[in-house]
Amino acid sequence: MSTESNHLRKAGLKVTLPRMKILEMLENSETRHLSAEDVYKSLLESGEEIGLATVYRVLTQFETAGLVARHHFEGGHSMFELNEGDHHDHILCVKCGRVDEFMDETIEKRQRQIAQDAGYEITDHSLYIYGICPDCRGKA
Amino acid sequence: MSTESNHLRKAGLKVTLPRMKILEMLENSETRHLSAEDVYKSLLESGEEIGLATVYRVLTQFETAGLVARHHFEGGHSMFELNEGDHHDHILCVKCGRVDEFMDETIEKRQRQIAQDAGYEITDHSLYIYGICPDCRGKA
DNA sequence: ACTACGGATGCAAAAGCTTCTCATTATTAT
DNA sequence: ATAATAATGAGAAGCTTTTGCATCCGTAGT
Repeated sequence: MSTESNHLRKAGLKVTLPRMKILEMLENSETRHLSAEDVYKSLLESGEEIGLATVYRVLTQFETAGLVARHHFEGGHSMFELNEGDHHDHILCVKCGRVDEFMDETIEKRQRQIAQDAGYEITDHSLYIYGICPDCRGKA
Repeated sequence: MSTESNHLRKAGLKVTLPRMKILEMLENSETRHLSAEDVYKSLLESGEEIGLATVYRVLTQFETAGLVARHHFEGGHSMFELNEGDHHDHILCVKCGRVDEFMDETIEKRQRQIAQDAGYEITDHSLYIYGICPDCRGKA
């Protein structure tokens, strides 16, 4: 029994071909951050028969199940990332779209404090730093 | 000469009725955070003749001119806020949509450090804390 | 004030992303 | 294997936002 199917079972999801393929795609992706369209196109190129609607449905289910995180980067469309290991935030390049990750306990702590001071019960947070990455800075 | 028209002139924009009205709307809004649709509907209710396309166009121009900031809160559509005074971040209620603001120099400093460490030239950043506000926490 | 020019507006249509509908197909428990 | 039930694919629909175009308005020069 593969690791993927176990993940699906644990999440209370039936083990189907599309779900397996999408999970694999997320695991093997180099960038780790994919849009629904990215996943869809890659699967088509791999010769899979899949509908875009299914990709969206499955990704949403994965999000609900906690398997993936959905990010709303600038530009409107959602990006999905496999949830493995610890929480982290993102720093992204506005020129080439590169995405790096970081984690800062000082910031995390301050956020919790700020929410508490404001009387909020914190449920989530998102921090994106935008900039020009090392590679793009060179190219004028 | 009104304050609004000066703002527009400084931004290199012609002083037109729609632009004036939208600027007033942003200045007088209680919540300070409005979607394009919000602005459009409010202006219609005030008896103004305006098109939704114009609202979007003008808000984008205002953003380019630095008069307003555009935020991408969860849920897909953009929110616009008048740029007055200093930078700040947002904490919002996932139940009622309430938006509060905060500013934390510790976090700002850490962000700059993180960008520098990663070799990025920082251009922008966005931090949203999501939670349940004091009012909504009471209501079970 | 008057005119002419160029930019601004409104409407409708279009575009882009995401969700929904529904007939068909696949998965699971029996 | 079979029946019950959930998942899928294809296209239509929904929403926010943008664009094309004819018309209108602000502005600068007279």
